Amino acid sequence: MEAKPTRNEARDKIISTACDLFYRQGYLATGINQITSEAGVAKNTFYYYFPSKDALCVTYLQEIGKHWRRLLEDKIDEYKTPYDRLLAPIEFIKQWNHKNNYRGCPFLNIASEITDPDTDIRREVIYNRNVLRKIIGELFERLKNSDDKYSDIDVPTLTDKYYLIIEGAITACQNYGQDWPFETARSSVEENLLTVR
Amino acid sequence: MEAKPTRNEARDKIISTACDLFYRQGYLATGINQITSEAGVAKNTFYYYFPSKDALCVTYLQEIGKHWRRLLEDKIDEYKTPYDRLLAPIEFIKQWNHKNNYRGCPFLNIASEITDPDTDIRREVIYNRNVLRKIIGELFERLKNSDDKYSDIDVPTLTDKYYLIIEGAITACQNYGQDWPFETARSSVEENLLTVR
Amino acid sequence: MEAKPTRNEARDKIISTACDLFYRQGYLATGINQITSEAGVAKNTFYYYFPSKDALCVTYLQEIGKHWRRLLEDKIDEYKTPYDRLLAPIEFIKQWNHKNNYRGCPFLNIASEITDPDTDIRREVIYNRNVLRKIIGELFERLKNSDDKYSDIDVPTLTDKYYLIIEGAITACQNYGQDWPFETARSSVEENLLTVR
Amino acid sequence: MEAKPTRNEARDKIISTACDLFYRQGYLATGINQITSEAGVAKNTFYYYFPSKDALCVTYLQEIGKHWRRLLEDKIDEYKTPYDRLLAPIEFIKQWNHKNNYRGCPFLNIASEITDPDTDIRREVIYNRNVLRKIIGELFERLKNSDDKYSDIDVPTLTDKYYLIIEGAITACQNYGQDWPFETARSSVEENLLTVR
DNA sequence: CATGAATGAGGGTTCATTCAT
DNA sequence: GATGAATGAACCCTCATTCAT
Repeated sequence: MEAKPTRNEARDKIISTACDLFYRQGYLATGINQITSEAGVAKNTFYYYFPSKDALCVTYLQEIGKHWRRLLEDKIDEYKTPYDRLLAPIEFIKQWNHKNNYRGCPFLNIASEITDPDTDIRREVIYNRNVLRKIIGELFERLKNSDDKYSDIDVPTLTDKYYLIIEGAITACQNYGQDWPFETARSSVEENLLTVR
Repeated sequence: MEAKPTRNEARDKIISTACDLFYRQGYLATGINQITSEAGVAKNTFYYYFPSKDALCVTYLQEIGKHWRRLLEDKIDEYKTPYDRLLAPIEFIKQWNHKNNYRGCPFLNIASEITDPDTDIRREVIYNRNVLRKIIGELFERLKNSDDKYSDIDVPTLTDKYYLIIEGAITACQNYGQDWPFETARSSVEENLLTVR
Repeated sequence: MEAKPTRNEARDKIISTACDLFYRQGYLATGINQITSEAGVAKNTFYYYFPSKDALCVTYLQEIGKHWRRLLEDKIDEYKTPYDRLLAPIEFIKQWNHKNNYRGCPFLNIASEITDPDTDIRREVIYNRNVLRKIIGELFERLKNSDDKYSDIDVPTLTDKYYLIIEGAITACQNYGQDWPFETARSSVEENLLTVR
Repeated sequence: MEAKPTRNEARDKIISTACDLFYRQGYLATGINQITSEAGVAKNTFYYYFPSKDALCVTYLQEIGKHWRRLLEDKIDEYKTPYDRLLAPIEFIKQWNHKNNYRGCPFLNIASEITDPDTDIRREVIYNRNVLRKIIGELFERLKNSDDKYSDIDVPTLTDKYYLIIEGAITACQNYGQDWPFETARSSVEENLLTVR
């Protein structure tokens, strides 16, 4: 006998379609009509699974956030030394943007569209950023513990600085449609944050 | 005889209203109806002066860009030494965001909404960023020429690094609704970019 | 030269169509789509003239209220003696209902649909009822002053009693789809309110 | 062994929820979604028990009709003399409206929403009104037989007149959101219908 | 210069209902 | 008996834009 057919096929299709459209076109520029028609489901099938467009947006951010984190951690694990691993996030986000036509960060873009900070959508953005900062902090921590040369670094401070540089690179890359901001970011980290005097 | 009445009073009102609304609510979330009604002009008065909403957006970015640049240069001129002047942009943008409820940068926000890079709107964003980078470059240049201590700095590289840090601080400040990213940015510039070894 | 062409032709058509449909089908059962399509105007022409469906409803009640009052007063003026004039409202409303397929009173029907009493719609209903009661009161007053036989009647009390009987006749006529409640109402007024002991 | 669990628990919950919502919000303004969700049953559980929303409405009217009749007869039985019993309906309906925020009569309200007289819903309304009139007729009959003073009254005529006054009071009370119409109704009955000359 | 009037297309959301299981 | 899933049609309303005057 067959295993149960995939549950929530329609729901999954809605989410994946939304992930694509929200990221490529923006949240406000994408209508429910387009999502459902491209997902191949009736409009009300959408409202069966989601109470509102905003709720779908939250789900979209959660889904893309999980995906993004998995890819980021995979990329980090491609490297062995704590030093290389620390630089992996820059490499990862560079490649992400390159692949996605320099569309920038799904979370930052949404935050530009949804101006009210007191919303679940905006809270999801902050959550994602905290994840990123936590990962960076752990990478610094491991570097500090692995090499006497870095035993004196101030991890929280470096984490914040690194985080700012990444945010800046994402934004600059998106605006210029070029990769160089990530090269600059890497130089900045290597030469200015990690060079012990 | 009377002096000619102020020309383009209606046009000016439209622009100033748009500046306010586009920045506070976002571009897509702001309709022509709201702009004209809040500006107190007829809807067709708008279409007399602007061929489209997009065209108004370009004008909006130009106007706010000029305004922004003037304020930035004024802030720089508040400081005397090249060193302090170099840090002025961070201070200025910090205050701007603080005053504007952490709404972030008008240009970056628009770029998140308008996904097509091949538009006048997006080109206006790039122009503004080039202005910022040029100003930063000049500030570095002057620092280099004014103090032997900095005579060896690589201005273009430092400019890009500084620029990234500012972009990152703007974004982080917007997302967290807090001022600390600008303090971090300042530390990053002072301790990591300007500390000669 | 021609007189200015009729202004607001579209608006008038919308109102007259709404008057018809709201009365015949009910307020909630009538959609904007149907109104505009039957009025032969674009949907947005409606929103050019009215901020909302509720606002149209208020206008509808005002228009039908004016019309209704004019017809009522015309009917009253068909009669000469104060006694006959006093009975005219019953006659008028009976004929109105007969002509309108016993659809009842536009105002009372709306009040059954719009449950929130704190709305402009409901206030319009009350206004109409106050008009009716005022007219009845004046008819009683005139009867009292015209005939010694009625010199002792208590006008306000009789007005309220008369008003209740009319409301009841309207409702009963609507439910049964028959004219007899108005005959009963007339008997009630003649035999029980106007028969001096 | 356990007694059989209460049959049709879900059905009962649907009906009681509908009774509440249809009366408070109106029939058209209340959706199946709201009913099922507030009743805590699946939407299709509704369609298992009722073929349509209209059918539920009929059941609603029957249920509230039975309830209403029971309460009315209880109120009548609170009084001993035929005279007092005759006035009990007015008192009862006054209290009903007072308790229910002057929402008026469930039957009359429905009849305002459902314009087609040739429906089960509308027939249910008529049935309820016939019940009311029959009860009033019986009260008059008993009064007539119990007291020589009233031995000559014309019961059918008085019944219709009484009935109209009650309908009017219900409507007036609903529109004005006040109790006075029932006081007026009582006066009307006592002073004008029951005062033998 | 400026306005009132009008528009087609689409916004997000809810309607009562039905299907297969 | 009861459920999860899905639907087409319609809801009220707003979008950016254009016409004639």
